Order: sequence, then C-alpha cells, then structure tokens
Amino acid sequence: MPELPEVEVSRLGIDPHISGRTIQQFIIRNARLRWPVDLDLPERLSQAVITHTARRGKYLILYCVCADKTQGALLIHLGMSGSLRIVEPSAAVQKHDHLDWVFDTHVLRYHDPRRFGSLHWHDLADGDVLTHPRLLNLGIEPFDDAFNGDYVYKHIRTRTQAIKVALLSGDIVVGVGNIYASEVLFRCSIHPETPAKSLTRKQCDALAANIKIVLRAAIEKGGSTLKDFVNSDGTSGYFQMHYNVYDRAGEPCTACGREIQRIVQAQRATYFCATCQKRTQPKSKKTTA
DNA sequence: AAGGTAACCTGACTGC
DNA sequence: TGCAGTCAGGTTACCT
Repeated sequence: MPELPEVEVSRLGIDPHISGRTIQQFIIRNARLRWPVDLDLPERLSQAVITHTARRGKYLILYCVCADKTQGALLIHLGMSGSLRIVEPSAAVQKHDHLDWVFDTHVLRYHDPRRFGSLHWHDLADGDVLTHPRLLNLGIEPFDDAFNGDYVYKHIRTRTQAIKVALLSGDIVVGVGNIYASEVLFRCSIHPETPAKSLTRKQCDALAANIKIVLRAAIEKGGSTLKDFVNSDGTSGYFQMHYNVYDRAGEPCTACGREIQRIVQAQRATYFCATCQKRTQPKSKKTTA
C-alpha cells in the first residue's frame, strides 16, 4: 500500500484536522505493531498540541508540544497495510484499529491489519528528529534539488546490485517503493536486472527525472481523493493509478504490445517489458594515465 | 562492507 | 464449503 505518494497524501489529508489542535486523549487499543508502541505515550500526549506535520521518506512526522512543554515528534510508519483517517468520535472501532488521537470534535485513527507499521516518540531535546535512528540513514528526498542525474550516478557507480533492487533499498533515494520502481524503470527503458554500476550518466539523468515525475503525478492524483481521508467508510483511503507495467504480467505493453514480464528480485515482484527495456552493455574498461 | 535472505503479520484470492 | 497454497505496495536482522 503506502509508498511515498500515499504517505504524503495521508499527511495532506490529516494535517488540516490535527495541526494546531490539542490531543484530548491518546488511546492505544493494540500496542502490537512492528515494535511495541510505547505505553507511556497516552500520558505524554494527553493535552499535547500538534504544532505541524512533516514527512521524511515514508515516515510521517507529527511535531508536538506536551502539556509539560516538552517538545517532541511522533514518527509514524504505515508499513504495508497501515492507514490513517479522520473519523467521528462515535465511529465504531474496527478490527485492527490500533491507535486513536482524540481531539475535541474528531479522532485520528490508525488502522493496520498486517502490523508492519510503527510509532516512535523522539524527544527534540535529544536533537533534530532527523537524527532518529530510523531516519538517520535514509537516502535523499526525491524532490530535493540536489537529487539529480549527478547524484544518482555518484551513488550507484560502486553498486553491483540490480538497479531495481538498488532503487528499493532506500539509501540512495527514499520513497520509491515496489510499484514505482517498476514504473520508473519502464519509463526510462532500463531493464530492471541491469547492474546499477553499469548505468550510463544519461540513464541516471532519466532516472532522477522520471522518479520526480512519477511520484509527483501520484501525489497530485491522490490529492483529488483527499476527501476519502475524512469520515470514510474505511474501505480505502488510497487511490488507483494507471500503471504501465505493475501487476500487468501477460498483458500487452502500452508501448510495443509485447507481453509484460514478471520476475522476482530480492523477494519482490518486478514487472517490465523485455522489448522496451534493454540491459545496458557493461562499460568498456577505461585506461587511466 | 555490500549483498543476499529470512523474518515479521493478516487477509484476499486461487485452485482442488 | 473448506482447506492448502500463494501473494501482497516495507523494513530490519542476520548471515556470508
């Protein structure tokens, strides 16, 4: 479910309902997520004000000022199946509803069947939230001006991994999940099994550009469904993009008509067109003086 | 040190 | 209907 666009759309959807608001009560219904939820949080967050929200990679960040004036940040990861929505206080609690932020007129509710999501508290007295262990080693943000072909080229030139696997690793650029990794490589006409280090400089330019384009388009598409985050029936807060290759094995390529292929890389499905996406020939050895 | 792999969970779907 | 098997959009821990 949530790749970077879904996380950003979630943030845009909930922000107007939580920023500047006081948490009347924080309820842990089920603390069992990827890591157990800190049981001190209900006390810590009682009467805390959420000042603003941010995002780093696929982490949502809620900045808080507690009743005792302690400043901190909540790091929320949606994992594979997590979702956040704004509901009426009277809304029936569903199976897999884990957490409630109760405000005066509404509730922010976290739902996560597979429990791969997480919630961490970071005390800002311990330093900037970006120094949190979960955020410290993340790659650059895709919309950062410094993320360009140069950056990609510099960071993949030593990596022997397949480019699809390297993109997913999150230490080069964040936010490119399994769906968009396949989609981006298709748009760049790059075969997903190409060793990262053998990409040309031109292909790196294309990668950076298309990552920005694809993620931006997905966020904009999601923006039109923002209302789904409020008082939704809970079936889905996400949105369906049109995919060129993802989950289209056996169907015709939108460009050439040949069958889309499905392979497995690093235990994840990869989809591509074997005709449109060619492996890069290894660079010839360069002799230096 | 980089790369490969198992593991963490539940639910939806497929085929027998 | 039921049961077994497979798959799912993420990340970490551990091994080589």
